[in-house]
Amino acid sequence: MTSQRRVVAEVLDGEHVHLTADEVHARAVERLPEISRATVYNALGELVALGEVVELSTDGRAKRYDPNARHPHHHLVCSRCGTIRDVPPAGDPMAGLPEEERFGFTVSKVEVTYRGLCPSCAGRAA
Amino acid sequence: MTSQRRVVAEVLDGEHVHLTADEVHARAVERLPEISRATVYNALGELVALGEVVELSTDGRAKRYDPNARHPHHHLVCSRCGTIRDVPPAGDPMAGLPEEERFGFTVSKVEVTYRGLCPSCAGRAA
DNA sequence: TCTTGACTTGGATTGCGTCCATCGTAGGAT
DNA sequence: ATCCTACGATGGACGCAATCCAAGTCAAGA
Ligand SMILES: [Mn+2]
Ligand SMILES: [Mn+2]
Ligand SMILES: [Zn+2]
Ligand SMILES: [Zn+2]
Repeated sequence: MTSQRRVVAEVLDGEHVHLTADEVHARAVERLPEISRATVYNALGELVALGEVVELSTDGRAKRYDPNARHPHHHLVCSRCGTIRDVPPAGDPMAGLPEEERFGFTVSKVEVTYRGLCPSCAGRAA
Repeated sequence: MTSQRRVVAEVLDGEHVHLTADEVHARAVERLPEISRATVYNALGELVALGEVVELSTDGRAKRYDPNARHPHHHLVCSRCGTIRDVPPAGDPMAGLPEEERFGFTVSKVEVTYRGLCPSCAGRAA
């Protein structure tokens, strides 16, 4: 556990949002000015492997890192600006996939993504 | 409607799979050798705008294009090799998101993605 | 003190997608 | 039939996110 990794973990712990790697880097730099982007990517990858952070690829843009990994939840994503909100899960989402429909896959998780426009994006002209 | 756009549409119609833009281009080149990648991207974008094809960003890699847009369905994705299988929807997935939980968003669609390992990837060493 | 190995760094590189200047061509006007 | 015009195609340049890599730094142990 180096100071760099600690800072990355702290940035995510403090913020209950869905940051991109570059946003995490920007916040990390405030505490440790010389930390590199490569190190942020390494630290994030390790946190994801440990299951402490969830990696989200909601669109074709930058992945987002979600520190709220202990409480399973879904996401509401704005198709225009990319804003993400957490949504509490309703029922067991795995229930929709009976054994016969799994094609032999070993299913480990389910992601439910609701897409639409956030209030401020819906307000503007289409 | 140019010959290029027709070829892209035909490639997707014929294949009931989930191709990347480059895979669509490779198949299109077999029928129209000089078609460019830019044109394939343009044609795919138009088909997506028309609602005839669904664009999927299941991981951080290339987007995949799904011609099965008329029948809403979910996806089973192999975390290792990226293989995608269609899964029939069970019930109305929008039911899990009551009005009070929408944060003012205008929700237009829901994606359910089951992640795991396909049979051949599960067979190999971890 | 010296050695070793793990970690960091910054720049190069890759993958995917978009942008843009230019070109070709189908269709309408003359 | 010839000319104009506008739309779409082309291919290469470009941009962004992420990874790779060679070199540098550092701490712990012999
Ligand atoms: Mn979240
Ligand atoms: Mn599908
Ligand atoms: Zn928005
Ligand atoms: Zn697989």
